[in-house]
Amino acid sequence: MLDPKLIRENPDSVREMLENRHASWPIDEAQTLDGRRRELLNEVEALKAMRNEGSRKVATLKKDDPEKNSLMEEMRKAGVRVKELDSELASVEGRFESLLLQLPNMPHSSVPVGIDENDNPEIRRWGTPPAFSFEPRPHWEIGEGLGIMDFDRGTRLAQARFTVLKGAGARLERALLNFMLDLHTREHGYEEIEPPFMVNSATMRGTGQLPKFSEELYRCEGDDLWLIPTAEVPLTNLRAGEILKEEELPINLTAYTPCFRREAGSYGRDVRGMLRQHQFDKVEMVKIVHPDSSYEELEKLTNNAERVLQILGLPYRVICLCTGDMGFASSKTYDIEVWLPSQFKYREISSCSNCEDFQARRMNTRFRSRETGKTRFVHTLNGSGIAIGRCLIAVLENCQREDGSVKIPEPLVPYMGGIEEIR
RNA sequence: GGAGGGCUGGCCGAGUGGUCGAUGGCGGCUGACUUGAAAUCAGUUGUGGGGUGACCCACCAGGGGUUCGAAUCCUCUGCCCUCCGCCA
Repeated sequence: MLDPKLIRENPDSVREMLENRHASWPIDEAQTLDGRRRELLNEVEALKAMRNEGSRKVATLKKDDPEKNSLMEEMRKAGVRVKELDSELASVEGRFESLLLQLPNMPHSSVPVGIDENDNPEIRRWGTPPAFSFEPRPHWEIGEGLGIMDFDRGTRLAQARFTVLKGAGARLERALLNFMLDLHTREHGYEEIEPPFMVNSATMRGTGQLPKFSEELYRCEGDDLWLIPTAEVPLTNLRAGEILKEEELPINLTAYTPCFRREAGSYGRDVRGMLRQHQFDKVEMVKIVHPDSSYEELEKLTNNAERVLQILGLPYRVICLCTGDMGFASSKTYDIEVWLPSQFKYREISSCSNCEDFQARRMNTRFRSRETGKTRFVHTLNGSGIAIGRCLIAVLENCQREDGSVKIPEPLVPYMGGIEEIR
């Protein structure tokens, strides 16, 4: 959520943002509502001040004072009018608030203006895509060949876009997530969290999934609970509604969780294999930080995610999402894309964002400045550290051998119980 | 699922119709004493909104109601806790 003052005082910056994001939002209606809101506020507050004063006077008048009854009658009428104005105010504020919740975040000045993913500049590359003396197979062929992936039974148990991992495949999934959690907790200074995998509507609103993106979420019938699409939701909301001590910042959190996404609107994309699933595992990193240092923290966060791929020896590149391709809540996002030999291209495996105070406003997470004694909104960041399923795919494809076996990257071997290859 | 108890400021906890935004304690901040610290003493200390400003308004889980006036009375909803039942 943006500061409502921005719409009042600098509407042109909001218009520019909407244009750059190719988003539409009724800014004129919002301005009208905001104006009406302040008009009503002034009127009803003056009336309430008058009523409060009158009521105080009633208490001081004697029982038989003739002024008392007329004053009470006058205040009663004022009360009726207050009720009318209050209800109109509530409706205006409600509409204004619901508009505000649908307005995307302002991109940072360093974010390139662009239309879509074709305008995302590459920031850096790491590693060299492996050269194969044979035609590299896609992960589903490798996985099925080794008997570690079962797509048919996944579909039978649930639906399309669900996969069963077996034996060394399941073990590899577990090895990857343990390896990542160890790395972030031991070397990058994150605290490990085991959050709820279901959260309520207020929590979903806090990070921006609601009210706008409910069609992407799985909802639990009969309860105000939703399955999390990412651990960003419970981790970022962990301190919602709190006033933090400045010296608590930065707060670095990491968690392994499954993620659940309906993938509405992606029909026909990546239907083969387990690149795009309704349920996938992910290790997530979240930072709750001082507003003055959030962009330094974004670089650190991105580096922390890159480190996973570096240790595993998987080639990747980092791109900066342009204004037209950025997420709703983000001010700046770096995507990390890993090399997939079978597709001969880089595919997203991590997304690292600085949301500035956009989520903090929705969650009402603040800290008290030691200097001024005033409260300020924190800045929140999130990044995949990294998507486990896609990482497993990348390992299978990049480490495959001509005979269909897969060499386990050396740092993962201890996590695989000493297994050096899957065959 | 059944029965009961609760929800008040950063935290704990008073408050059952009229200066109550709320006694008190803890914590925080400022000052005094001290070489410094601790202890002690004094003062101070909620959040948000509106107005150039003196100032005004709102907030005691949330909604609705009664009243001139509600933290306080009525009502609905949510959540938390305890006991019983069931259960990994």
